[in-house]
Amino acid sequence: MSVTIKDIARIAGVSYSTVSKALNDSPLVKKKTKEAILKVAEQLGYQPNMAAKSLVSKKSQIIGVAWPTVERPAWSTLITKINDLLGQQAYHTLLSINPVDSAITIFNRFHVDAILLFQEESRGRPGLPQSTVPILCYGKPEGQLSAVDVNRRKAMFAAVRYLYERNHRRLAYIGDLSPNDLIQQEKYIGFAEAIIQFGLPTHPLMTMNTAGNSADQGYRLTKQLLHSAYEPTAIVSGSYDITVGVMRALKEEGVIVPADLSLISYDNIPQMASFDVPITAVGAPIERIAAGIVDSLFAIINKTKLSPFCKQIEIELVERASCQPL
Amino acid sequence: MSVTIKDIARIAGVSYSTVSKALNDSPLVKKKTKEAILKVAEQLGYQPNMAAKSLVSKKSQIIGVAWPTVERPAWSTLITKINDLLGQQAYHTLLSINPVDSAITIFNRFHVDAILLFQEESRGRPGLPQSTVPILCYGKPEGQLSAVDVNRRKAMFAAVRYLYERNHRRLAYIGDLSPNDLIQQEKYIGFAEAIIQFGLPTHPLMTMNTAGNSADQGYRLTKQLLHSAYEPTAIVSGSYDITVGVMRALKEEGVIVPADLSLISYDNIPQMASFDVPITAVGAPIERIAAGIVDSLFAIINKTKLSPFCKQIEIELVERASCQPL
DNA sequence: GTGAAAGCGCTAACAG
DNA sequence: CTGTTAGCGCTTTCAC
Repeated sequence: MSVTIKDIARIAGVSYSTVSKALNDSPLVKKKTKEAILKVAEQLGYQPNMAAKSLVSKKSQIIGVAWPTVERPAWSTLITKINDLLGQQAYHTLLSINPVDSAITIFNRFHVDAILLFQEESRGRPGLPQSTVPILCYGKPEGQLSAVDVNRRKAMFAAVRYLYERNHRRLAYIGDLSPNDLIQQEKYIGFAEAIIQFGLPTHPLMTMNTAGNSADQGYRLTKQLLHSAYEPTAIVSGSYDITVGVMRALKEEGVIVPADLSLISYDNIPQMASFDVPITAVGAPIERIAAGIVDSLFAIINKTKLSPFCKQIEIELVERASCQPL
Repeated sequence: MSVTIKDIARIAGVSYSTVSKALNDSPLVKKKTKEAILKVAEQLGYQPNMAAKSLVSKKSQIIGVAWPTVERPAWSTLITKINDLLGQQAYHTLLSINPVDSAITIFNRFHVDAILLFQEESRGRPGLPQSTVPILCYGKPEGQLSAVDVNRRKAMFAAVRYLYERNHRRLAYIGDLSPNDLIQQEKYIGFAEAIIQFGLPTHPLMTMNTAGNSADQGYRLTKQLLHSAYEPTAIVSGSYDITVGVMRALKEEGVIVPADLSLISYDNIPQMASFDVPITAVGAPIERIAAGIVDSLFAIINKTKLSPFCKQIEIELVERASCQPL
């Protein structure tokens, strides 16, 4: 049996409500008493029982994170950042790797303060289970839930504009075009919109579908592109992983970036700087996404914003060395 | 406010203790009554309050997993398996990505039924915080805690014996030899023991230290090895990631596996079959590790085994196509 | 079979 | 300032 406030009360010779107050640093307790109580608690190795605490206070200081796929590097660093930020506010994150429905159910039973939903792709009809706990989506908004999202369309548009302003006209897009992945599609739409708006020429090999975010596909398609009749002056890559493959292929083929070919990639992450040629990239910096999510989490917990909202994270274009004007 | 057993009781026209019994499928309730209660609960969308439940029952049906590094693919599939297995026993897993100490503290406050500790490398002196909740280690045993561990030493020994029995005499080991990573060292020790026991010749380039488990290092060192004076007939790789690099280098250099060179790798995972040449590998299959961990978890929860134990997971050598007798 | 009542560890009025 | 008391939602004797 673990030690309770009653144990502390008995030993410190006070009532247990006084102990409760002392432990919560209430101003209603004399400093002397408080210190004495804290010392006893310390010595006994007291750990508050969250179950009891949350039962009465209706707060758990826990954010439940529905994390359908453990194996997703890009989100790993994001969740780490979020965890840190939340930690500073005395909140903790608990991840569930169960299917979304089951995760939501568990978190509801535990009365976490909010649920953060990471969504690969917005699911069809099924709809989520009822939830007393407020839910925030990251990825694609689901039903009537609040969400934070990155404006990927705008990001890709900016990438093309950047290239266009530097006199590039023949572009190629290498990315995931899977029909059921709305997130990836957004990127492509941004690319396509810009192509149209700037009146750039198109070509059958202009868009290459990696059908997934794998370096291998990026590698393969780049090779294919290089051996084709189409000679783009710049490549737009759909993700970090793909860029890894693209760069490997370019290197093998002896194509010099940016002298022979410019390359701009989606995913605004630090790793972009660690290629042989640091990659110019566009996207929302992970810190900003994390901050946006944490803010929104507090918003739904404290009901600052009421109706479902959708916070767009602004994107950034980070110039490095992989692009060069024509 | 969410619905409680009292709400159900009122609507079903029974006392709330009867509801509690019905919900827990107690034989003390008439079938008819039980069904009626269950139906009301269903309609109301009742969700039991775990806080209250665990407060009185001292059980939470939750296994806390201390997961210091989200970004570790090999463990991702393992945790997924464990989660599934536990799910079948009506247990749930909650991951914490905080530092071990803080994770243990939180899980204690929440009174999870057991904590599973994933450890990169056994830490030095600091010692873990007190825990009322039983803890199981995976990776390196820590202090007086029970643990489950893979016999990596034995695995590598078996790998060398396998090669030896097929008349290979000049071997090379490519793996992580970081002095502070006991897990990696175990592998090398197994290799070295076998070399000695079978009286195999040594060479300065026989062991190549990747200092980490990166494909890139595996790639680099393989190239280095190939351009050196030492001509091994077989390579022993320390991990899947390293093998990825080794294979890439071999391919680039036009070395045919297994005709020109045999290769055996640590890490008994399905991905080993997906190389151009399916890789013969040694190690504990992930399913067996998961099962061993779940068993041990129940053992410490139910106090089946009392004193700290250390369960060794047996290894397996899976023959595929990357080795060939000389 | 069913209900009444105690109590898990804690917070939050409300008295003193 | 400190103590008393009433629950939070639930399980579990113990009566009826």
